[in-house]
Amino acid sequence: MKVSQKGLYALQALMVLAGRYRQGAIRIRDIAYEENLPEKFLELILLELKNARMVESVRGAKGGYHLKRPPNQIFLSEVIRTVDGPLAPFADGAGLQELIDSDKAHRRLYSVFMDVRNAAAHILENTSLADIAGDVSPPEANKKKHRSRQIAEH
Amino acid sequence: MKVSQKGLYALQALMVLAGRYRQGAIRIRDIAYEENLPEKFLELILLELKNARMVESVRGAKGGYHLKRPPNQIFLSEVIRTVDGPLAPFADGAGLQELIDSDKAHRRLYSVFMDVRNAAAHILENTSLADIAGDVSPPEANKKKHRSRQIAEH
DNA sequence: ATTATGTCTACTAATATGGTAGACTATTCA
DNA sequence: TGAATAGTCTACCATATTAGTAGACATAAT
Repeated sequence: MKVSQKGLYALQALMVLAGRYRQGAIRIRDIAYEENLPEKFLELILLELKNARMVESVRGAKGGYHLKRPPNQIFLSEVIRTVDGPLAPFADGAGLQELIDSDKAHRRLYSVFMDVRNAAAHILENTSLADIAGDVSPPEANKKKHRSRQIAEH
Repeated sequence: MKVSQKGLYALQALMVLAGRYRQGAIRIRDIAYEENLPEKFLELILLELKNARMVESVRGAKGGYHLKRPPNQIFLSEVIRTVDGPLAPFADGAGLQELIDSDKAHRRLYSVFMDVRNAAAHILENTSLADIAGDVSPPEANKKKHRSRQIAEH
């Protein structure tokens, strides 16, 4: 899996919307300004996120975007799969399984790829916007939980 | 991290060389034939692997390629980094650390990327050509150890 | 010398990435 | 009702990456 610039922009935009959850529609322009993203490009990204049912839009004056679900119900895996494709380092989960089952000579190689995919999925499917949004405190002690770290360390 | 077609070819070629370790130089043509890879493309890939000191070449008639180190001392991480770049899903390890240290607002996002990178690195830095080469038995019981699975399951 | 092989440089076609431009549509508010 | 405001949609565009191919050249074996 590779996260593109576009994927990063999507995550940044969603973090802004998460920080203002239940505060009404936020304009594309405001998101772009706050995160310093190219406005027209962000338009396309938000459209994609809308089609993927992560955000909703309000048209016309006083319009804008807001999250369709609470921040703790939107996971990084969903965002990355939507804008950057499968989490697997090669093909996708189903494709890898196919290869593992059919290609005896390379079974073990593809199994390693699958292991990598599973490790990434495990982290990203358990980290939500709520876990990363909000410009909160430095690392120091465990004042606030950090989901992905917890998993990585278990 | 994304493994390209080229990265897969590199791994396939190295698996062939691992299977014939200490059997002298193997011709590009033979590797290409055995794994059904485009011969001219494979040339370039092997050159790259030679520059990265994973293989050595013998020129002229009776020439070919062989591994420079035993199969259990060439890890998938090294191969993938050589042909497909950093294991991190965004930027590379050092770049991510920089971002974590400097960009307060997105620290937690970049930390998740770092976690994903570390998970991938953990698997790939502990799986060698010896672990995946050889067209050996089906999964069934644990007749033979499988390094990457062991790690993924610990 | 001839043949077999790796080396090197240059090209290419197709696709992905990271955008920009502008017309169009829907909504608010005076 | 008609500006003004904001999202929607289609079409471009430049550049980089991917996945190769072609061919001349260098080196070694026989």
